[in-house]
Amino acid sequence: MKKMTIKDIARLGGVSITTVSKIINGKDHDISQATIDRINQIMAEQRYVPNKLAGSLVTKTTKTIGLVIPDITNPFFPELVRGAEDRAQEAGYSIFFCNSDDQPEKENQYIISLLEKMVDGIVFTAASTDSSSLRAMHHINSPVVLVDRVIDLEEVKASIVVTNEKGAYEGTKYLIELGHKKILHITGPKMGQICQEREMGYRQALGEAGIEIEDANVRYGHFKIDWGYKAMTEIESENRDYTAVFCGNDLIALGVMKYLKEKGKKIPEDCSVLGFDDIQIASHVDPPLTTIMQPKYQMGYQAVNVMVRLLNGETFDAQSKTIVLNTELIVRSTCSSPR
Amino acid sequence: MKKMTIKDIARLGGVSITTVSKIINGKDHDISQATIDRINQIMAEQRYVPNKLAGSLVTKTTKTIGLVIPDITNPFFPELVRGAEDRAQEAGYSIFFCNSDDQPEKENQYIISLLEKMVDGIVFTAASTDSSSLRAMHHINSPVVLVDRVIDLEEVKASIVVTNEKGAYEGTKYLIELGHKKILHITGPKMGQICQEREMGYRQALGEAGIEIEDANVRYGHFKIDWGYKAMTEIESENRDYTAVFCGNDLIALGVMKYLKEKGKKIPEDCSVLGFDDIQIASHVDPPLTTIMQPKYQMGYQAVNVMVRLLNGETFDAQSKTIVLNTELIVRSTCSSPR
DNA sequence: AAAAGTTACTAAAACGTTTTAGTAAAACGG
DNA sequence: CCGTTTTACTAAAACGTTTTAGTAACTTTT
Repeated sequence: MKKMTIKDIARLGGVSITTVSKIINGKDHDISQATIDRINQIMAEQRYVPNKLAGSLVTKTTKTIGLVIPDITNPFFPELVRGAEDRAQEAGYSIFFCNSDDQPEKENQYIISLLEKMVDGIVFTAASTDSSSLRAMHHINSPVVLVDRVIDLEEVKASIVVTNEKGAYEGTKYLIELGHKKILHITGPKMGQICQEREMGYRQALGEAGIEIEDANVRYGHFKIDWGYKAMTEIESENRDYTAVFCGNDLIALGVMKYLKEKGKKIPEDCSVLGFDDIQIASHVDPPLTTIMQPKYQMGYQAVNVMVRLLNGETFDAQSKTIVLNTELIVRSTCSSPR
Repeated sequence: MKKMTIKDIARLGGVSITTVSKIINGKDHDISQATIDRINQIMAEQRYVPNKLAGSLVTKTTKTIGLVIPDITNPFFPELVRGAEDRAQEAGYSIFFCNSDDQPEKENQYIISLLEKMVDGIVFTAASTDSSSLRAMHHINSPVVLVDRVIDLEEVKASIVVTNEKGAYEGTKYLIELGHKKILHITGPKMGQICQEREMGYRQALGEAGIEIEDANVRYGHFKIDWGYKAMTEIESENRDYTAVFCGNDLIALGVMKYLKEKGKKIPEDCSVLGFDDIQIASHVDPPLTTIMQPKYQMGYQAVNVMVRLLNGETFDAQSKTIVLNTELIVRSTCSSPR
């Protein structure tokens, strides 16, 4: 059987296309109940599915949002994506899903593709890219909501961020209160906005406690397990003294723990480890990782929530343009007083 | 500045819409190089982005695939989704991403939405649903590719499955060879296709080894951590004897390990634990989990790969309608001989 | 120099909707 | 029973493309 169109339904129902269209879209205050019922019945019988593409062409809205993240395989993102998808679904939007691997080239490719598909808006999560590819978004006319990053561009209508500095500050302070003085900070790319914020928090806590800050205690790399491991071997080879390590994220912490275990060091007795993110796995590793939690689900949920509000015509003043979500120290078992 | 259309470009270039369209789509064997260059230049200057919606309306193809999975937050899925997305991107398709939570109602809602958006095809992953909602797909005209499930419906053009039975057989056999005779099997929903397949493998291995199969050693629940924990408390309260437990998936295994650790039992000395899936976390828990790996990335990749081939007009005979991928036993540290 | 072929274009229909601006018929008010 | 309002519809334009079936203007062949 051939694909039904609104025209077929109209013919079958002996009414005009307009009438059918109105019924489909609930603008039926105009139409008699008898007709409504009859047409609905016919549509059900024929299993008619309206072609929203055609509709979108005239309404200039697709009920579609682009979501670009670096990599769903990074355990930070599933929850964020789920939050985004849940809110989208609630609001009647569909999500185009894109993994950019943080490659500006891929990002641009995706953005073009999304614009061609006429998405109503784009939610963009850039974990570590510098802003170059964001600048390229300069002439997008769809609204953009950023997660994890603030940039002042006209196109960027809102940003969702977390209290990176405060979280790092509190975490570091916690280590200091436990009695640590020699605290390494192994983190992501030096130029990354979030890294810098977390480093600020780390430095502030040390400063307040009157602990001298050694630059060599801070190591920049990338947010992966391998880097945590590698950084530790580097540090060890330098005979650097430490009793705790504050990691830029949980993945790095996992790498650090792996190293420590291999060298026969006890966690936390020989070395405390503090993570950032609270990814799912964090509570299941051994020992369970103490970390600074980010509200990942909320970040995704709020991101598309403001997107939806934007699309509904609400405007945000410069003030409320950036939404700040709270981090929280989750104490588990990888931190204790140094012996 | 207003939104450019092909008409504007045509006017600016002093050519017809047809000419511009041909250049956009590379069907320019007809057009002089001079014109091609000039129009391309104009399009670049104007930052013209063609409206693919309008195009899709006439070509009846959207270069869009729907992907519905139960829950991206379940660590089984990120890799699968990534595989799917990677293949889609390679082939020039975009992915509509949907989390059904295994709820038939949500599934149907998503499917309707996808059909309305005129997806070219749907890749469907149903972890534990019975086929009811799949039967509802009866009158879809877009092709459907199933992952993890075989169903004989006209609409279902292909299925991607793994060697569940063989994997479970090999895993169980491994435990038997280590000397285990009392092996529990804690698994997912009794009616789930994959559960049944894995149970078959388990039973076959026991049977071949001449070990009596006690039905009470098999426990059905759901594929979550909680269930693993709960099942163990149940079993313990029955004073049931066991030296190993083969879990329906890694999440259940995690729950089992949690229980064992809490009760002060050593893994694997007091009890061996065998998982299924090899989720990322499996190698990071303590002790690292021995498990039967599923090629998750490949499952996603192959699923959209056959989808793409289908959409390119290839047909598959009944034979090659189901693609079977191999599982593999990954030996880590949660299994040893019983003492 | 006429016929045939080639090159570089174009006009117009079609895709399946939504929306605007109606209108005929029925109901109502005086 | 005539004018007005209300009810229940409809015709046609518009959305931005792709595609089919051309056609002028050159170029080549004979």
